[in-house]
Amino acid sequence: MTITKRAPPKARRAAATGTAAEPASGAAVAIADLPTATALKLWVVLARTYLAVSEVSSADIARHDLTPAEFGILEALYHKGPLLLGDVQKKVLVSSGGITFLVDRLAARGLVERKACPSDRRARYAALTKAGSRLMTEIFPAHAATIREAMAGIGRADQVTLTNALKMLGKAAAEQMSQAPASRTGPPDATG
Amino acid sequence: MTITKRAPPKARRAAATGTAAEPASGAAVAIADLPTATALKLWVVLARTYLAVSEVSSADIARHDLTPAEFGILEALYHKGPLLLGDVQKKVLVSSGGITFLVDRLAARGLVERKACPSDRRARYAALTKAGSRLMTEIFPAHAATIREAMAGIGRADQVTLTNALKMLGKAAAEQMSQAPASRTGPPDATG
DNA sequence: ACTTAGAATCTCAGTGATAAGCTATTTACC
DNA sequence: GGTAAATAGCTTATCACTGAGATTCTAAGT
Repeated sequence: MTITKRAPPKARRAAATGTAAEPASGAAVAIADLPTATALKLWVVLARTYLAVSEVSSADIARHDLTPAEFGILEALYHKGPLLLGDVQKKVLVSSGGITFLVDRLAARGLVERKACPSDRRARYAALTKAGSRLMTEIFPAHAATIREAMAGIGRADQVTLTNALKMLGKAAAEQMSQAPASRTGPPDATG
Repeated sequence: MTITKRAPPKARRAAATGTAAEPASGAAVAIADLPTATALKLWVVLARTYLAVSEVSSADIARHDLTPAEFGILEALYHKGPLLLGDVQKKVLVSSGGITFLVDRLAARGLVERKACPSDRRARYAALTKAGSRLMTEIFPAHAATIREAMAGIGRADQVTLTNALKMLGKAAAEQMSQAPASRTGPPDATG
């Protein structure tokens, strides 16, 4: 018995991040100040929205027996042409071992091939095979359309506004991450 | 060698979803129409932003040796009081097996305990122990403050606007998901 | 040339999580 | 009241992916 009920054989990923503030029976604890409550609410909605869209995307991808990570690789190669494995890694955000594993699997299916790098014999290119290229030409437009439909909840102008707001948000979050890279047992600034 | 270089022992989650449209050397393919390109861009930024905030949140949670899912459970119980395992599952969005596993682990650490349900002997409540409650009282305010900081990229009014826009987006995506629950090999509506 | 530091990729054991099947219990229908 | 379907939670097999170390190579210093 599961809660995520996707159809096709492969599909994955979900994020657990709840944050609510409404009191209930038993022990109920409310958020102290308004700015914090607003931010927490935004975080919950951001996570839920991401999850919802991600589900649509994953389900579409899974119809072709691909994982999101695999599709990410194919997509990068489709749009950028042959890429060093390290560059693919940066684009798709998986570990170094993951790239090896994923490219292996795609190669076994004949969608991708490794190519030597003439200037550096350590490095390898990943490139779409003819079959891989054909596959992407076939399925990418439909996938893009699916995403467009998933985003159809708001108009195009609002989508642009939203994109910019999200960018600012992401930038701030990334900065906070680099400011406090590790340990620091004491919290940044307690709420109450 | 990894690309995600978080500090504390535990942390996870990442989503692979790249979508770019800029041409490059070799084979370059661009997105056909503007609405689709806008939607794809929004999707990429949404994913990246979610990931950035999620990283901040996870890093903060990991400082206390908790996974995001574990923290989600503690948080739900902290705010709502004792909850049936099934209800916790809905809140934290993991599989039924996952809830069993996670509650087991939290119980082993003495933060959570199972309690019998008087009206239904199949069901079990999960509830914070005294230690679990104390822990949350101790760390939740700081965590909330961390999230508030991560969201500080935009003002409170904009945060509310953003929340509403995201809600509409999520609703549309969820609808599309329930409309096309499974198979359907033919895409919804090709791009060209 | 020889050594050393640094890079790019690969190997492999380990991990968190899912999905499907199982048991115990409850509810609905005869 | 007794049987069948549904529900709550647990068990187990499996899987995609991570992370640290090994391997192969380049570049810089001597």
